[in-house]
Amino acid sequence: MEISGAEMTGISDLQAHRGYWLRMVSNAVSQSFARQMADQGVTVAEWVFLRVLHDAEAMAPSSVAEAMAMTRGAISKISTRLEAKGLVQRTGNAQDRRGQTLSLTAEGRAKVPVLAGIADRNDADFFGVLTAEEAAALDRVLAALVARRGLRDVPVD
Amino acid sequence: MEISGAEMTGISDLQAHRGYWLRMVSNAVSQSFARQMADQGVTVAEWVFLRVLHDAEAMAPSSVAEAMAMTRGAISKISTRLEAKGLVQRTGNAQDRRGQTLSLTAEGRAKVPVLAGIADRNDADFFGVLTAEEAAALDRVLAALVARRGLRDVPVD
DNA sequence: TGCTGATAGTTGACATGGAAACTTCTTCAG
DNA sequence: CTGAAGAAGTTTCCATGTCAACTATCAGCA
Repeated sequence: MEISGAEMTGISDLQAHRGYWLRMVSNAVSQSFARQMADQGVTVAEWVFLRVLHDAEAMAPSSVAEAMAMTRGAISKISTRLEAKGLVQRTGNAQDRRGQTLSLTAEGRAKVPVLAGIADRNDADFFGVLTAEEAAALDRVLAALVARRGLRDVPVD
Repeated sequence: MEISGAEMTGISDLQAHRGYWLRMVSNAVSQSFARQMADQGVTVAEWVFLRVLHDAEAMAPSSVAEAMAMTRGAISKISTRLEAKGLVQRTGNAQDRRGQTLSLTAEGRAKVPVLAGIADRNDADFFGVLTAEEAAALDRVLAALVARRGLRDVPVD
């Protein structure tokens, strides 16, 4: 039986947890991606926002908040930034004047495939070091965790 | 061959990436942990800070920064918070008066095993839904990614 | 028809970390 | 011994998100 520091002191190392390694890997993918998005002038949250809008023609801010698992306040601020960048349009709603409608501008719509391509490449590159079996095993275990723990949302933070 | 939205539009879904699922799972573990640390009055960064100091009797802030993969500025701020909470002591250095020495107070030292226990339980609980094979497969693939991608640090961000 | 309570968005106060400028000290070449 | 380079920490400014208060609007019922 292995006697580690943890065994002797009763205090486990940070690296003793799966969560530690999971976060190390997850952070690496995310940061690599964030850097590439930054090169394109958007944050990861903004990319997700654009991607969500792209599927929907038009959407209420609150629906976007729901879809992105972020607060309405955050969505409001992201909308402002993306509108300033000319990628998103805010339109008032005639029926309910409290509401707004968000949609992509032509420029925003044109940008989505570019960003999506970067996302695809980033993922393929990063996980390209895995064998087919390893990749399949990873998918299987992640899916099991998502299912059994009932995970739903991915707040971008 | 499967025809998905991605096939037809050329734009992949967000969920098409392994990084997406990885982050979903990683965020879930981390947030669950962060909530429990918050109940104990510390942030995750503060916990890591305490855990790092616990191994070292005394440490320079810059070494902590190195160990935590954070900037010196961030460490400076965390030190201030932990000192205010009475968990960490700052001591001037006689030889080099620019430098400081950080160490745990008795209270800080007493708190580490408590927090470590919570960390252990959080990890065990979260991944407890996996079979032994699944857990082993996850460990194996994560280790492969860390090794082949040469990952080193886990900035707490 | 008017209140009363929900709803949609926005805003302001906080929290937290990175980047880079700034302050003190130390070191070392000359 | 001195002045310049560099090192250790701190601080300031910025980015970005949450939370909770606030504004405007709507909906339903007396």
